[in-house]
Amino acid sequence: MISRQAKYALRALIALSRITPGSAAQTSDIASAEKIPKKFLEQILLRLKNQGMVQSRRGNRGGYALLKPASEITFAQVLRTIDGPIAPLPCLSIIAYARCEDCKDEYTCEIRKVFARVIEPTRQVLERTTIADAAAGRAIDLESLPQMA
Amino acid sequence: MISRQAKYALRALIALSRITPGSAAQTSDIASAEKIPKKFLEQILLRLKNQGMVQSRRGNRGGYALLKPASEITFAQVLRTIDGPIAPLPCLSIIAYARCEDCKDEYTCEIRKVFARVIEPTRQVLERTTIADAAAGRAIDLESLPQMA
DNA sequence: ATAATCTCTACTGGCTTTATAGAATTAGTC
DNA sequence: GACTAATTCTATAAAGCCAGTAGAGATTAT
Repeated sequence: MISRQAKYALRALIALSRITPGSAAQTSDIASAEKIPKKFLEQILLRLKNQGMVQSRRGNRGGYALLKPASEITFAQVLRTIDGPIAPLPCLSIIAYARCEDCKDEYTCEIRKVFARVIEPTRQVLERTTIADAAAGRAIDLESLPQMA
Repeated sequence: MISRQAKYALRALIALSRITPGSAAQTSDIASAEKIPKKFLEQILLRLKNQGMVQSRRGNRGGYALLKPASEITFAQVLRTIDGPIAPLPCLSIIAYARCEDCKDEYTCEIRKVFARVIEPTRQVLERTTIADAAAGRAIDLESLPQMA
């Protein structure tokens, strides 16, 4: 399960991608439109700002806007910023690799092999899908799912 | 990330699948062989027993053994027993479906669509891979990964 | 009986999640 | 310059989860 924060972050970014370029959206507007607790959203936007995804303008009529184009912000980036590693095991993580202390040999670990197969298609989707895709309703890509009837 | 408990459970089941049929393995043997805290493993085996995956014999020379064939215990079953839902969002869970209160329309939710694509291949792997596969080193199935060079 | 083992409940310490509160800072407006 | 509206930043708190520990009780073999 992804955290509520991560879901809020994605929704906020999608909302920001829809405002007219050059303008800014205020925390309270996003919060009420997306039903996110305002002060909680503040913290989330702050984290996204520290990661360089959004910019803010302070003071009266301030607000937030995307710093990078929505087509360059991937789901994977957002999830890693908010929730940390995407991988199901530390020994499969890109951003927080750690050896399992109790694992005899990483390269023959059967559990690792199974989860390596699990994480691979997950990464493909999350690293290729951007905020712009989601905002435009381009999230579904049936051609990439040939195994489903 | 899967929990440590889930990883321990998978390792314990793989260990149990390797003992001679009819016999039983003791908690302490599995614990020392797999480097799992014994009392912690006890709880895990108890949960697996309550789910009908293993059986136990109490008293002197007691121990645990698989109740179902290893080829009928899937990774998905183990993960759901120990960690709960596999799905990244409540609205995509099979065993614990819940509507997102803050979601306007589930069928047009773009975030849901993205994660629906994520979870689908994950389920395929986890529901098709069994303890027997892992124990036999059959975890890797290159034919199913045509997209990798 | 005794020793070994599982069973069951409870508990703890630390961490994470989901917020809430409030003071400080900044920027626009009158 | 004063006022107001907004973000920024730090602190805090309640709740729950995770990993592990503890110990009494039940059961079985010898």
